[in-house]
Amino acid sequence: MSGATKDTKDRWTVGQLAGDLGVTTRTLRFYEAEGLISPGRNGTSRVYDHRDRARMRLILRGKRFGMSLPEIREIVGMYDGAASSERRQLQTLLDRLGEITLDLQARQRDLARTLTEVTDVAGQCRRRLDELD
Amino acid sequence: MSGATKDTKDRWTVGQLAGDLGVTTRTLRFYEAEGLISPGRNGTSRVYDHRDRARMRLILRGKRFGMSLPEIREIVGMYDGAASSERRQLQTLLDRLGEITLDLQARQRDLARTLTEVTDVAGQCRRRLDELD
DNA sequence: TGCGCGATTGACGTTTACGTCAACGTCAGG
DNA sequence: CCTGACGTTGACGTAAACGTCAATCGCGCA
Repeated sequence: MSGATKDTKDRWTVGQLAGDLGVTTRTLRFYEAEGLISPGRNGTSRVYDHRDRARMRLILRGKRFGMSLPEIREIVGMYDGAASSERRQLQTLLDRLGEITLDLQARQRDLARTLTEVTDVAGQCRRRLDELD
Repeated sequence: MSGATKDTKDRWTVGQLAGDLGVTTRTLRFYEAEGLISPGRNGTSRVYDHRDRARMRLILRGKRFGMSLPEIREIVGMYDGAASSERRQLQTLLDRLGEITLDLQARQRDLARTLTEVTDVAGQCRRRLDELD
């Protein structure tokens, strides 16, 4: 081996990344077409790096609690915009981030309430089971 | 007025309930066809009561953080099952409620992480704005 | 009695988020 | 050299969650 540290891989094909993330290659290609990720290319083949992986984990996380792809695209796109040098743009971004935060907090409350209800029903089940003695 | 307390209404038509909840009548009818709610009838017209309203709020809350209609149907259906008298059924229900709780908690973590990330990006924006002085 | 409003069912259209299949290129192994 | 595994694009299919439109019905009222 020429280098010293080549133990941890840092580049992946669609198939590899898809397998790692538990999605299909179709999903990765679809997200790319939708502008959510833009992996590099080796000739015609896609090459994903750590940044792409991180982005994908963000995307999949968002999906799990009901964010749509357009919503997710907006948020992941902000990682790039946050390094801007234009005060106007940074301010707009910051305002939007405030709105998004409020939206996410609202979802958090809805989720918490539902969780409470589920816990309550479980409690009723247990009491009912106790009664049957 | 014959009664003494007739100030608060307790029965609604599709149009009224839809307006109150911010959905369309189509949505209410669709949910009924999918077995999520089963309002009463006045002749051929639907009549919704407090229980139906509460159920609808549950449903809409679940939707906001990404639950599918089949998932929601299962949960709202458990309100009825929790009054069962069969030990076997109650136990199965209780087990399932445990799984659901775990699922909801996982979503909660995903949401919290995303919220953290969004807050971080906002922080970067603010620092960037400070730098531009 | 006829008008309009709101209700009904039924059928077809639409958007989102992929699944699936076809046709093709490419590279390592036997 | 040929096969098989994996990659590519393009096109069409599909499930979920409604939207939209048509045809019809019943009810209060001027």
